[in-house]
Amino acid sequence: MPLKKRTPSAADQILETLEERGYRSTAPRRTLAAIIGSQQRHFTAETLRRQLPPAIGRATVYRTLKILVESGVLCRVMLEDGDLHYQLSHPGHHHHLLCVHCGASQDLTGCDIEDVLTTTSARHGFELSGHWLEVYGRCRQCAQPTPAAA
Amino acid sequence: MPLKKRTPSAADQILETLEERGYRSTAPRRTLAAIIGSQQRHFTAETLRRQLPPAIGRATVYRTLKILVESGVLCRVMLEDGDLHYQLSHPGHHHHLLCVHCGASQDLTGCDIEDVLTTTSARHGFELSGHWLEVYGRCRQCAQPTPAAA
DNA sequence: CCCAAATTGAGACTAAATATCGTTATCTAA
DNA sequence: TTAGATAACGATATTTAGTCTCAATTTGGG
Repeated sequence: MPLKKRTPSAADQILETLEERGYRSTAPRRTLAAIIGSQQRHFTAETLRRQLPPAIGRATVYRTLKILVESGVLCRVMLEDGDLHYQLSHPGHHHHLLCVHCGASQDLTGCDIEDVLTTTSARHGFELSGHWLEVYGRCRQCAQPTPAAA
Repeated sequence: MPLKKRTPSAADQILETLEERGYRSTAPRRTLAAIIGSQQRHFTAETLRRQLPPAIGRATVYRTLKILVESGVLCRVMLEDGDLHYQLSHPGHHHHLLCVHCGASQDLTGCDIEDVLTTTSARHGFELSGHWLEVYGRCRQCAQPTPAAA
């Protein structure tokens, strides 16, 4: 059976992005990429660190997270309680629907928030430069009263 | 000259709210109320503390801020750099236009964000429960190139 | 292979905030 | 008006999240 050309893993994509940006490929970064690529939910710097071999220093974790956010690989999401989390990002500016129950996250598309804000701000004499929006709720699954109640 | 019935000061209003909610009237709280009422801009717990007599403990400052937010007297605003600030709140749910230059803040009114979000979330199968929005920009004054350049 | 530059990890340090706990102040009800 | 239950206080220790420094190591181009 011939080798199949696989879709590159999330970890591979992370490493590739770093390389494109001129960052060196190092063992710690490969480990980080693998663990980050395996996250199913948004995570904090510290929960991430607990999943890493202790040989990887705190500074490296924070440094790498910063690089990955700057590179657009990760984005930061603010939870309702003020906790800062990270998650794999999709390209372009967008917002998130965060499920407060299971932690799932969806990109908020088909939403013309930007336009509304620009218009409204202008009416107040404000020259818009940026904004921060997080939306909390329950995803379809978690909103179901009970899975098989009928 | 007869005594005039004055508009209650911000400090008075804060104390009144606390009393209504069953909190005791204490010397530290009266001091806090006075200083908070005198703030012209949003402020952090620590900058507030620096304006207080050192006899007032850190725990009291944080405890009181929490109570005041729960009571609707203060609201929390998140700055672009992630700093958490507080400011006197106006009733009802609303958002803020924050001037990144002078720190002024305006309530964002005439904005149907809520509706847009509810509709869009529903389209994603989400049951909306809350959101966090901050808008950054420059206020009319700070957006002026130079005050008297002509 | 060599070496300049990038990267790393240990650990000191900072800042914001919470937790603990013995003491003090408030307010109600007698 | 005073007693006493308890709310509130402040000192201090602790936690949490993150930054900074710096000597040692690793990387990758030449």
